Amino acid sequence: MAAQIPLASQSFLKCSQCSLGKLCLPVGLDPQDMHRLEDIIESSAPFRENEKVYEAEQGFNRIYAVKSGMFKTQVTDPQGNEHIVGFHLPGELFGLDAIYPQKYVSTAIALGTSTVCAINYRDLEELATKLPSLQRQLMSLMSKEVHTSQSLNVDQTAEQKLAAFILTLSSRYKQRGYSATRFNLSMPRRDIANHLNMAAETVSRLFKRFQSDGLLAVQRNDLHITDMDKLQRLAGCASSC
Amino acid sequence: MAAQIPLASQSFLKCSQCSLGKLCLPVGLDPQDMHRLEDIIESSAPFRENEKVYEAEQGFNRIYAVKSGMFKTQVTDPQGNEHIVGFHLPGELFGLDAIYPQKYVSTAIALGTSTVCAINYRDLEELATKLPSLQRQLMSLMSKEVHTSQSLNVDQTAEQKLAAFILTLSSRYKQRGYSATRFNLSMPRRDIANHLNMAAETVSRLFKRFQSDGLLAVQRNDLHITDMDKLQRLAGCASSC
DNA sequence: ATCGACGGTTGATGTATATCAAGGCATCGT
DNA sequence: ACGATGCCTTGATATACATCAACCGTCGAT
Repeated sequence: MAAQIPLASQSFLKCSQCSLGKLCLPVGLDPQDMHRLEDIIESSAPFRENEKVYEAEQGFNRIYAVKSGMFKTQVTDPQGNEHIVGFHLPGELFGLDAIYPQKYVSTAIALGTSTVCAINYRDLEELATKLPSLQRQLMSLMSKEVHTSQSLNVDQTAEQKLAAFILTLSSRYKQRGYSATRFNLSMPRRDIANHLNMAAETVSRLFKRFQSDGLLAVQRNDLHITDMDKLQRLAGCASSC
Repeated sequence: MAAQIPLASQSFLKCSQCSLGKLCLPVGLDPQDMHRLEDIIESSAPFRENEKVYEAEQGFNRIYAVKSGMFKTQVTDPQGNEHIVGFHLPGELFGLDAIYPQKYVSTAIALGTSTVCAINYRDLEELATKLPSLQRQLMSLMSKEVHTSQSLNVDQTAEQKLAAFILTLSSRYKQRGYSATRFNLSMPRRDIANHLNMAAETVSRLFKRFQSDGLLAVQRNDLHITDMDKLQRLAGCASSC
């Protein structure tokens, strides 16, 4: 039975066997320490498309690491507008913004079938005091998060923002061993637009322009970067080079 | 001699005597632990207006806590455009975004005469493994940083962004024991505009509009909020309520 | 196979805000 | 005291992008 559900069995992989170890929380841990980390990690069953991992306002207890697939985190302002604050690829953490307020401030939603590792934050904190390299990596990942959130704010045209967005996806996929020039946009245009503060129509028009300029080829969700240099120059390299 | 330079003498205050203890790094530390923290903190001489604390690309070694005055941190994109990522009030940390890349990614500049506490990050890391409450507070402050950077990205009109900006300043001043309704804009219009991704002229016009709408009174840098409720409604309360 | 729904595309129009340009007011150094 | 410099303000114009509206293709359900 289990053999018929690859995602489920994959979700029970331990850190020591997980290919994401080089990017995720266990960076810098020796095998023994890694086992101690494994002990506090819960592997989840797969989330289906649009399923929520947690919702804003819920009490905070766990942070999450993406194991497979992709998640988005979004906040809702008092007028009811939703804003997507980030997309999360395998090996990336989410839920960190809940540490300070001790409740989730965003809602995390699966884009397509996806799995996570859930980590009780109390336990993690406690373990981190015992394992300096775990503490270091945790701080490092938080710092990275600060930086990426900040660089989204820079003044750019819609063109530059979209180019930069594609390039960050590209480099993140590359880090994970996937192609930097061809990958899947797991999120709808509307989500890309929302995340970058533009209209979905603008995203559509820009994709068209990028295609006719020979920068990339897009079909539905399949994206192919055909001129990386030009794309980087267009983006002003804001977040990738 | 030293008695003639109040700022200099002020800058040698220890955490245990500092009024910012309730907001800053020592939150949650007992007196004894606080002394251990004090031991790794260097108090700086005052920075004068426009003096730099560190510059982007420099090797990372210390994080900073504002003791008095205000600092801005700004990044420069490859085209040479500067973008102000944040303003830092007493009790707030800056330089945290340098932990991951191990080099400063922003440049920190004093707005008017200001002082800091400088903390060697290696030492802080080491101390944090020994003092769980210090580690907790450090993570908490990082998490807060993530959250505030994220909430800047939400979709808003120039009007809403400026209103929200004023309100965050207001609430941060209030937390520090100053008036929530009357305070000094330590930064020029140009800097506010840059931070919020708008033109300085727009800031000027909006201030005028806010004044004629009876929301506030601004003269040069002296800002007076005259209708807090209305201002909050206008802001959509995005970052303050 | 047909329908409906949804995501994406394309075109026409409107508008918020940037940009350009000029003038007014403080502040600072000589 | 004086001019010079920088900061802010105010007005006129331009434009990037949102919005509105219609249409198309794909996919799942009946």
